[in-house]
Amino acid sequence: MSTASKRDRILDTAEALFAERGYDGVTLRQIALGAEADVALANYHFGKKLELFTAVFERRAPELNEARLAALQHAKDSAAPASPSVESIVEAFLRPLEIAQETGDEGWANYLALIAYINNSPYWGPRMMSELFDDLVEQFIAALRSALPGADDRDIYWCFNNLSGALTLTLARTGRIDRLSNGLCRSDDFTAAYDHMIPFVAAGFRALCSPDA
Amino acid sequence: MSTASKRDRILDTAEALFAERGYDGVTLRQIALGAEADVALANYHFGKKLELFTAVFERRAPELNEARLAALQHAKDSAAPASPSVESIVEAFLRPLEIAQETGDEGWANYLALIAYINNSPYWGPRMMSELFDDLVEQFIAALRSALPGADDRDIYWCFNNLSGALTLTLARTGRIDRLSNGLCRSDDFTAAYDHMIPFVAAGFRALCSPDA
DNA sequence: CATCCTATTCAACGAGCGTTGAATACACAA
DNA sequence: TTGTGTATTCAACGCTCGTTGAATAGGATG
Repeated sequence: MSTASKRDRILDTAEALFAERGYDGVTLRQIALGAEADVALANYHFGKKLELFTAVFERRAPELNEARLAALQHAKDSAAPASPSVESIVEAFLRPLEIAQETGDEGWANYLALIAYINNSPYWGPRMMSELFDDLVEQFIAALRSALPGADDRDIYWCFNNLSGALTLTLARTGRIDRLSNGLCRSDDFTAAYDHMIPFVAAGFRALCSPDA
Repeated sequence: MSTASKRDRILDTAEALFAERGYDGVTLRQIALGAEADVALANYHFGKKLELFTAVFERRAPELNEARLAALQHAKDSAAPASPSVESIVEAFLRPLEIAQETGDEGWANYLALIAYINNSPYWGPRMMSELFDDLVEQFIAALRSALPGADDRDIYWCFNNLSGALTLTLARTGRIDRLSNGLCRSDDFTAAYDHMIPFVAAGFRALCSPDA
């Protein structure tokens, strides 16, 4: 049995199961079983099921936000005094995710799949995403605005929505691309995913948000 | 009370509720309540809960596939004997959705949100999407391959994945863009969504899948 | 040793779940 | 009218769910 504390193992197991089956698709007994703990222990540490869910959701958010913000700052510093390019901004938004996913810590990949579940859900999305991630997103939007002078704000938000969607499906790791491409591409190859997503998204932004276009 | 048959109202209500809360987040009693029918009636018409779920999923798929295929054929005919452009292929993939969503029939919008839920789910996605939509997607991939001569297949599949993700988040209608943009953009404005998605995606494809790039 | 606090388990509760078989309503044919 | 098949409701089943309060274990502190 794992060496982590039972409290942590409950969080880890809940993270993995919630990401795969959603909030209602997982029972506390399944989580307890996976964590090799009693079903009442989750309640002792976290309270009600919904509180466990939000505890999982909130656990890794600060570290993620810091990494992305640092990457954005680095992009700004490298380009100063000019504005950083759209590519470098998108890169700062995405690469920290890849780094987290490729640590070998399966927990990060599960966490990001949980974010995908929540972000794509009409029920959970608006009520949970804004609280933790809106500040960060606003800073990236502001950077994109500087990188695309004269662009209409509406266009920037729609383009960002396209980025967010492409990212969300990648985080969900559904394995559909594996089958579609006959194994040519793999859902869990995040490096390849971001290598393709960054120039794809940057080209899209430029096509829609360059006033001379 | 609505004029449709109770059987249809069960399908409609299940469609709306499954799309919002997912398979496990909806009870048969909630569906029965929404359809103003007894809880046992769903079982009479459709069998078990899972069979109702797949009945909802399969109901509108043929009509949707036909509309998209006809749009693709029309794009081919218009460009013949040349290959249709990437834009026109993406347009054929997306506009039939808009037409369905804007009919005023809320059911289509709910259905497409359900597709988004399933497609983004690691549990349901691979097991349900392929069966109904892989043939169609293969035809669009083939058309894109012709429109992008010399492109690496891997690149095409990754780009298509970006398209699929952007589309999925739009179909989910989570309302997040409404808040982010301070009401400047609305999740249910599908026309605006596709107006932005088509050139965005086309530019992305060309940036990654043009051999001279 | 006795005490205390935290972590964990045990046992059980009431509620809501999906499902079912029998009873009923209703339309239409004979 | 009687019969027949489909549509719908009724009542209830056994099960699993989230949650809880009391009991237990274990390590630190006195």
